[in-house]
Amino acid sequence: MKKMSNESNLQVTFSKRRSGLFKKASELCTLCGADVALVVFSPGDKVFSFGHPNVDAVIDRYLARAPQPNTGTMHFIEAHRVANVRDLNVQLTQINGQLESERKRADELARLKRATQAQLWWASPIDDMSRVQLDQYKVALEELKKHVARLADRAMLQSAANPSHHHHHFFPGASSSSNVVNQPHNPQMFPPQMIQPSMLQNYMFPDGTIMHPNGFNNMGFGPGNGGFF
Amino acid sequence: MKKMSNESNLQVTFSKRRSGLFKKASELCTLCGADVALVVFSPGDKVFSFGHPNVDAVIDRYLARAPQPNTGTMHFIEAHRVANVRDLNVQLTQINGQLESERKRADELARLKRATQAQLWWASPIDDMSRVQLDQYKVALEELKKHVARLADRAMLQSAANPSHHHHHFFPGASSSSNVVNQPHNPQMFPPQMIQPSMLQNYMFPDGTIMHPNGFNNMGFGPGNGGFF
DNA sequence: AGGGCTATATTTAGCTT
DNA sequence: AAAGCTAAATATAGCCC
Repeated sequence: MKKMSNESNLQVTFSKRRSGLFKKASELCTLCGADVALVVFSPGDKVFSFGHPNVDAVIDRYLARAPQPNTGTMHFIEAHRVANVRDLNVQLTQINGQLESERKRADELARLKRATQAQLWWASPIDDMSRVQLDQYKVALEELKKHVARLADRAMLQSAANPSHHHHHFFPGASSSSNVVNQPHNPQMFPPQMIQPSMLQNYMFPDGTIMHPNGFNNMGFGPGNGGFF
Repeated sequence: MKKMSNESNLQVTFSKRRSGLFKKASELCTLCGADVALVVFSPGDKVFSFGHPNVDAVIDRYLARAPQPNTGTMHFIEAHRVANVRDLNVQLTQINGQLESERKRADELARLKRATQAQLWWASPIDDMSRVQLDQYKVALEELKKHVARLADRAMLQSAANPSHHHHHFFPGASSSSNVVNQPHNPQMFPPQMIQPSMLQNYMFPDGTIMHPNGFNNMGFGPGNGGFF
């Protein structure tokens, strides 16, 4: 298996496989309760990430644990074919030389990240988590809109034909239900808190991954990077 | 899709799916030249990681962009999208509330009809009609709910595949990539001379590129300590 | 805990629109 | 790019070892 030659094919394949990969990752989470962080940089340098409970939490955990030794069960009985062991040994030697600096760097990173995040908490509008949900909802709701429109039209025709019928308004003023219980607690333009588990309980994705009862901050899914190209 | 009930089955599934996930990740790397970092914590808190060129480099790159708030770079498109989502959110809320009240009304009507049918025979037709209407409406709305669930499920993929919807990060990432890495953490456990071809030949990924069982090449793969659970 | 096996289910490369 | 389609490749749940 080698890098694809055709550029446009590669692009499509990347997109499809990336989707598949993220899906598999999320399935592993929901099916097995595993915590996962997945970060992908496209050849074009766009970022995509997924995390359960969220990317940063897992990364932190990973970084914190990094210095740990792989005690015992080193199941290196895991691989398919090996080109040459000499290479591996050479690289292993190199790594051994880098271990110390890697460790320091990891610690430093974790510390720095914590500091940075604390500093910018207010500015970080959307967590990876709510991103996905909102995107998904956007798509779903756009479809919903169409359906509602169709139903509304149909209902109008029926009403016209049967004046005695009650009219049910699809979009009444503010028919808040007890289901909706959330108030933005910060003035952001894209408040993740709009979508609450209670609102969605009937919309839980089949694989249950997205709508975590605990909230919307459980998972990140999507490119972290801006820029359109 | 829910968390597996059977514990031992879950364990097996976790193991198999984890393998599959790592394989997919590696394939994405070699096939498309993408950079990937994948960290998985088993339910039993064991770490498994994979990275190309290495976990830390990718994490580094991710972290460099992640903290980036929407500094003035709030693109028009993003704003539009945000508005749209918010709007859709409102609609969903309304529809949800509407369904709820419609249900109540339908139930109430049914009850009322039953109670008064005998005495108010002349009113029956009207009640009947509106009740039918309401039932239809109720059914329609429940269909909508299912539809949303389906769409949302499908949307998960789309969301992952639609990077242009995510614009969090604005800082270009500076990253170095040596082809070395991860699982850095125990030089002593696995001295170079410990690695033998016989240990590896059956477990290397088909593409052979990514998976370096000793975890020091470009990938770490294996429990942080002990068994899987 | 893995490996092997199999019937089934999912994924995906390549096309077409 | 995006969506749908299909044949063919892969993944995987459930068993048994």
